Amino acid sequence: MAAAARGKHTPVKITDVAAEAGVAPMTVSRVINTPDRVSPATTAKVRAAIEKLGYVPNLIAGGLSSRRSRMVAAIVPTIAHPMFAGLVQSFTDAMRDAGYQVMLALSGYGNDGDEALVRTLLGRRPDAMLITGAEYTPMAWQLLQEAGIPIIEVWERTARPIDMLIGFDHAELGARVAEFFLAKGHDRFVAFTAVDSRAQARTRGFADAARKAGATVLRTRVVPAPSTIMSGRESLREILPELTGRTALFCSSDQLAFGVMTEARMQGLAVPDLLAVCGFGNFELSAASEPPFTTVNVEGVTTGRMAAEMLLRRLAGEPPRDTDIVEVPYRIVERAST
Amino acid sequence: MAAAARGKHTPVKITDVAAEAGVAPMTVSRVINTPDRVSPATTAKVRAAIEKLGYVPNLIAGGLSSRRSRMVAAIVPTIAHPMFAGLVQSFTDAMRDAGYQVMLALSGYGNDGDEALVRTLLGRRPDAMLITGAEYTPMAWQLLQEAGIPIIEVWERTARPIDMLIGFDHAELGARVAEFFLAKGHDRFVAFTAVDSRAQARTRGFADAARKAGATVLRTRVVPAPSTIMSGRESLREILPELTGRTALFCSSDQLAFGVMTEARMQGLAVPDLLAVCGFGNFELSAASEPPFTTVNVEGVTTGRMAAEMLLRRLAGEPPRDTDIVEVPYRIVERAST
DNA sequence: GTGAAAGCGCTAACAG
DNA sequence: CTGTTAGCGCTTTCAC
Repeated sequence: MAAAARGKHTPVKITDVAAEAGVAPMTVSRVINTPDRVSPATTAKVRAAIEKLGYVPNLIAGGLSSRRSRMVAAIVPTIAHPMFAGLVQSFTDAMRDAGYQVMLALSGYGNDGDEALVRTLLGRRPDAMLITGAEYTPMAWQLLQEAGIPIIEVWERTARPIDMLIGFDHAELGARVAEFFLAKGHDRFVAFTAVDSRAQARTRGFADAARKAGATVLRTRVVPAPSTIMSGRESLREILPELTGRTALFCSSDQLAFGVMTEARMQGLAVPDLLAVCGFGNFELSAASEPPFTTVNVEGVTTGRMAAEMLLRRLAGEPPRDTDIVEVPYRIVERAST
Repeated sequence: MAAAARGKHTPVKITDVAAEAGVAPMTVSRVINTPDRVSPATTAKVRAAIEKLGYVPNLIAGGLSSRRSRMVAAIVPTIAHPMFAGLVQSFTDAMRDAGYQVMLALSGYGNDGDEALVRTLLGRRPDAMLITGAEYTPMAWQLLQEAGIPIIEVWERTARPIDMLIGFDHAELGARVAEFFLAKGHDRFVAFTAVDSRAQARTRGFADAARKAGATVLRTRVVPAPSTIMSGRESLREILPELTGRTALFCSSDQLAFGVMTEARMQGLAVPDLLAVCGFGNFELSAASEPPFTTVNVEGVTTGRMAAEMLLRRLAGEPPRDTDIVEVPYRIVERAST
């Protein structure tokens, strides 16, 4: 072993194992990939040879030959957000269990459909792909389409899905939050929103629905990226002078909402009497806040698992179905802040 | 385009482009990989052909041939933790900029050196590897050693590094926290710790140092996984009866510490007079808490960036150096809770 | 600056 | 159940 360690890369290949075991390379391949088609005696010999030589099959070569890389690419904006962290985690776990490695690409907000990114990923010939729904350049869309692999878009219900999709309409979600507040008799609305396009879609839906119902939208504050607890606190301080009556506030993330809750407590603002707050995400922060605040639950972990299941089904050879476009259910989790 | 879309995988290959451009395949390869060695005229022809056919080079084939996959593997326990999320994010960004894709493997706590995981990853012939330092099985250690690729371990200073390392001694960090409290005159100590081995190492270092200095360690509470804000709150409630004097508390994560701070406020406990609190991580939560609490800053993002730099240096052909084993500086960030 | 030949290490397909 | 023959699509190497 120490001697072999000097050679770059493990030099042991399938022919070495075959020679050692006194069989053909193909038999070694079968022992590894389809063990049930090899006699127990041969299997034992080959396994011993593999063990002895420390053979690690070259999946690159296997992939080239079989035209299946056993890799899937995943594009998400970031993993610094619990929603995407949970999504990636559950997706990766599920794919790993099925024998697939995940190539993770972090696009940053707004570059999910970036052609260069899609190109390099596709160059690796992934067997499938997960993409955080976004606007694609026409070329990127075409590349994905022509790749001929199952693709699942998540989070956002796009107008023209490439293939499969699991997501929801962000503007519609915002509208639901507005309705929730309207039902409670609110007629003064404020929103704090991160700069990313989906957050802004939620806010737009929220404000539009409020206006449509005849309510006043006092303010829609766009928080500079990254939106943090601190920016929630700052935002509340900034609009404090305008907070003269019973007001409903929708924050595009639980981080912001948590900051608002903290600042409200420090300022002695009555929640929910003067200020009612709703976040987005249903992260631990929302329930652990004191008092806990109302938020919208979106299932990151479930989405990742479902996305994996849908892709694996296709990879197993099943044809497209009606259920390939799935609406992720979200729900408003009501707590003490509203 | 629509016609081609039916064929599985993009069927366009380098020979197609070569034929279209009227050159040899090798010339196409050069246009892509070493453009400066091709005449402008030829380059233009080839680029046009690539564009026209929508050619996406097969990096799998290229990797097999060149024996460089341009992929790096990264093993971390989870990305649901800001520390590792930041690490992975910065590492991925830096590697992407250098033309490398990251294969992410989430090991869960305690399986970082799992042989099966290492094997499948190595099978993909990554050009380099990042591992969250851990105990390896002898076989896994040997496999990594023999892989002949640059490997960097992060977070934990291991006794016998495989290759490069960037990390710190967790027990020593715990001892520093104890010293910090001792210097403030504390002589009653409590620790809340997550189940993972590194968290426990920190707690052990903390408790040992406290005892060595003659202080009393009232309690070392191990919090069931996952350690959350809520478990911090519960933990504090549980030890409340024992909190009869001025006490120093070290939490193995900012999550736990935040829960403690929240619960302390609810219970009307005087912080830091009755209970002094120190967290770990210096995440947003620690600064955004009201009052903000003392914590230990560890640079996840910096570590990821440095790890990438160190690996890239080796990949560029530079030989090992003395500085391949790096101590990550950490520091206690003092705030209102101590 | 460009091309031709010869693999990289594995597996599909077909024998036997 | 096992072996043989051909590649997979690219790049290395060596000519020219």
